[in-house]
Amino acid sequence: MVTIKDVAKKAGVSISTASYALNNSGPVSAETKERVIKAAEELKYRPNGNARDLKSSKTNTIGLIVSDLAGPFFSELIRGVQEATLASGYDLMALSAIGGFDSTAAKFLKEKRTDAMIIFAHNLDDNLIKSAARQDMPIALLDRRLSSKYIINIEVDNFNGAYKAVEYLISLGYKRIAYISGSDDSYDNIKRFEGYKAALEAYGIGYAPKLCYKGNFIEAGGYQAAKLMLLQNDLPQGIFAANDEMAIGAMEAFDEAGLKVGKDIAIIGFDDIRLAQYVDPPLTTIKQPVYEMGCLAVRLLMQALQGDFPNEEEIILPAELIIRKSCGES
Amino acid sequence: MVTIKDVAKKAGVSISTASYALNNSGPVSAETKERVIKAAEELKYRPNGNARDLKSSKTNTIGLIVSDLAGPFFSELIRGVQEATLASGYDLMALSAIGGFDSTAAKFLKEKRTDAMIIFAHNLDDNLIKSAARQDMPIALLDRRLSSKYIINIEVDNFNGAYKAVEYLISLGYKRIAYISGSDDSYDNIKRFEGYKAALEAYGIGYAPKLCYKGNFIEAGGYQAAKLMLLQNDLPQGIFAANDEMAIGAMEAFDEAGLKVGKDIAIIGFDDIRLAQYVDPPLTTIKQPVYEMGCLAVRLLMQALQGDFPNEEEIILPAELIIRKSCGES
DNA sequence: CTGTTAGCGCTTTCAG
DNA sequence: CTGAAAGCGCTAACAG
Repeated sequence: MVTIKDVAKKAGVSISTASYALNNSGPVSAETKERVIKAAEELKYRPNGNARDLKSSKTNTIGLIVSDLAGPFFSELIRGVQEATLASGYDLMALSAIGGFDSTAAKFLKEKRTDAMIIFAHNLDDNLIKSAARQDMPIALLDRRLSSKYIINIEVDNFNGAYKAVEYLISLGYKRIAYISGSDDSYDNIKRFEGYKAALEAYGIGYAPKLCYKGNFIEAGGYQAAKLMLLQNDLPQGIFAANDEMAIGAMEAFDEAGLKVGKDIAIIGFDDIRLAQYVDPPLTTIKQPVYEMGCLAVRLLMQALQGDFPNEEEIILPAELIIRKSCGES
Repeated sequence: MVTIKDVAKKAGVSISTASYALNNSGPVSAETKERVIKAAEELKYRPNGNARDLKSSKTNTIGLIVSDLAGPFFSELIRGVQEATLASGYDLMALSAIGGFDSTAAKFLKEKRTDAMIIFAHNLDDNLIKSAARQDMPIALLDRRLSSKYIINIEVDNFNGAYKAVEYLISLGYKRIAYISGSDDSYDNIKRFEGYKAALEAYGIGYAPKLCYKGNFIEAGGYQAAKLMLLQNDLPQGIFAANDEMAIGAMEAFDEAGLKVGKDIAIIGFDDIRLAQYVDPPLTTIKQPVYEMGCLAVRLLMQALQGDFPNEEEIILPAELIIRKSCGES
């Protein structure tokens, strides 16, 4: 590995002069500078970013942690974060939380390797996050709530989103409305479930535990849940799935059973992933403003880095009903 | 920032002892160790990863650079890379090449911050990549070819994939076959275009420049191309789009024009992105083994890190024809 | 304008 | 079993 020392020696100058020349950071004569640069090129010198960061105790990068880099849902979020980060002149590194406590994400969280973090993952321990957050490492926590001076909570209005979804189903005349749930312990699943129950209640429809199915937020889970309904021979009129993936899984199952979604049974999802508009019939769903969330997170983090944290305990973004065809025409 | 020094002081031991205790890396009495760990906890000590990496001149992470983190196409690739990296005990950091020369990716490439890199991006300069590749920073380059001792080229068989696509269209009886191209300068577009021409030739069908449209690898590009065909009032019988995004864009345009894809016009794509099976009609396409590519890249890189580079100039993975409905029943 | 030098936080010989 | 000290590659006072 060729270091700045080698460059300096080759150029016949001192290390500091070499550094100045290479970074335009100090007074160097044009001639010397050129000599240094030439030496660096000939030696194929590459600065060592780690050393620089160590010295300046600043990385100029913000990290984005998602539960699974490969998930389709994160595309929009990443887009938002990416644009905002780029605009602020920071670098972005995306990390996966797969593996939980042993994941790369956990490691980078513990060892300060970024100036700030955005976390959109549920498989990361509360304590881990809490203890990682500090003055010089603010964290924007999406769709999850944790109280700490250095954590900025940003969430979408899961409760009202779910409420709207169920209300819409009810407005269409459906009364027996099932719920396909996400991971039990996840914050958003809990909120969505509450919204589901509240809407039912508000319209004088009792909540029935047997209409609740487990789907774990994945397509296969939704498929299984629908299969179960089919098996029980006691189909609900409408289904509210806690995310689009599960809704799509359920649609497949009904499709296989020869049922017409939108006619024989109504399904509404949550998230509005890209696929939602392409499935047949197009999926009615609740749109999360993920892109905006990403941008907002970056902006708030930038401010936090200046020592300026928001006052609110959490920031809640509205969710919007997107009507397509899977619940029938309205 | 609390350092290991603070911990050592608080525990009443020397720095090295503290380090040993914290990392289980040296002989420390159980009692001392406990004292150190307790002190670290109380102080909320977080090791500084940069310092560690600097000292050990090893980062234990591999980087994955894609042209756009938010693109749908990369999901599968990321999945493959993610799993393989995890399995080898390395960490993974995903970087975007948006911004080209000024991107985070470029920066991380120049400043050695990872032990190895996987690059799947076309907007990164050849020289940049070439000069970043070195013994202690091997690079796996996907779908692109660059000759260097430290670069491992892995590509999918673009030529034969395209050939198969066009051959399939011909076997269905179509003769006027259009091409919607990706970015002109991209390696895979060139190869696919060659495959397209070769198949036409092989079956005695002349290649007509006017049947070639620009689509730039994006959905809107495919849409535009189809609009153009429509406008010219001289529709081809079949279309080979250089990727699925463009094929889907074209489908939209035809849909709007009241044409039935699969009946009035045949379309075949390339990539087999997730959406392909959900559009209406489901898109016939050429599947790239991206997942496998990801896994392979990691494995080869691990070997390279041991000094063991593959002999072949490049590794070519086969592409597979996936027949669905967009070209009609076969 | 240029060189000397003191660290950034950490690991790891090498002595005790 | 524990401590002193060197040094990873780089930046930035400070002194010349």
